[in-house]
Amino acid sequence: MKRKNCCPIAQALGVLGDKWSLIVLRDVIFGKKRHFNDLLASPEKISTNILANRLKTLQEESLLCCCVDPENRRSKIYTPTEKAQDLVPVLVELYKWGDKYNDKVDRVDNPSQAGPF
Amino acid sequence: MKRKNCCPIAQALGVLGDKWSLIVLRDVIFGKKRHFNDLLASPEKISTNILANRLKTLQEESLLCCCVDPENRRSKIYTPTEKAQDLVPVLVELYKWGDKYNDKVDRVDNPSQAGPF
DNA sequence: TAAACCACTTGCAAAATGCAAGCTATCTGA
DNA sequence: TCAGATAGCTTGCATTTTGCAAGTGGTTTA
Repeated sequence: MKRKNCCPIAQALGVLGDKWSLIVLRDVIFGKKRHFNDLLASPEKISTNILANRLKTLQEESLLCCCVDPENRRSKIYTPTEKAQDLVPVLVELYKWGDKYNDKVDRVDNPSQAGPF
Repeated sequence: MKRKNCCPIAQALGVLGDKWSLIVLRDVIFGKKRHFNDLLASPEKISTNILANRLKTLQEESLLCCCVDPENRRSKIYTPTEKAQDLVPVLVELYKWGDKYNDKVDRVDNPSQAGPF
């Protein structure tokens, strides 16, 4: 949902306000994931059609760029743009809030199993 | 989409990762809006059924509390909890990002018309 | 006491998401 | 060289979420 000519929060949410965009960006920015299958393997279990669609819209929004892997031409490399890197503070604040308020029983019970994502 | 036992960002997005929750919270937290009709009047034009549903889920998530207006018994007052107030940094970072990157032609052309929301 | 008001609810259409299967181009190993 | 694996999708279809318009029930105002 594009929201033009309105408050910056609503504009940001017009791009990011769905279930998957910020998950994909988290993996690309913090998880350093670069390939379709890496992103597909995240614990949140995005499905292939949604991931393909999100990679497309994130490129259209200049948040990701895509090139063919020169060492393996069947593989594509997705990298975050500066515009995406500038979302780090948003992701950090979301992380802090999520960490403070959401139940993390498994992580407390068995911290050794708990990766950040 | 509830996401348990996963990364804090995904947990936060399980509650907030939709088109409307953060808009409603923005209005309650920054806009000091307290009534159904106030929230309905925001420029993003949420519809009544979605707003009613979001107010319900935000209460279930302990982000809003609701009481009957003692001065007008047909009116309800929605107020943000501390958990919601702790989203201020998230909203601020979203605001900064949205302000930096999204087109704001009308606001530049005619700043006098531009309220924050 | 009729009209307006407030906070919804309902019905239905459209869009987004989720799942499984399939498809094309590339690469790898025998 | 060629069968099978791999990477990145696309397609079809079911389910869920969102969007719009109209209606409802209790409360208040004129």
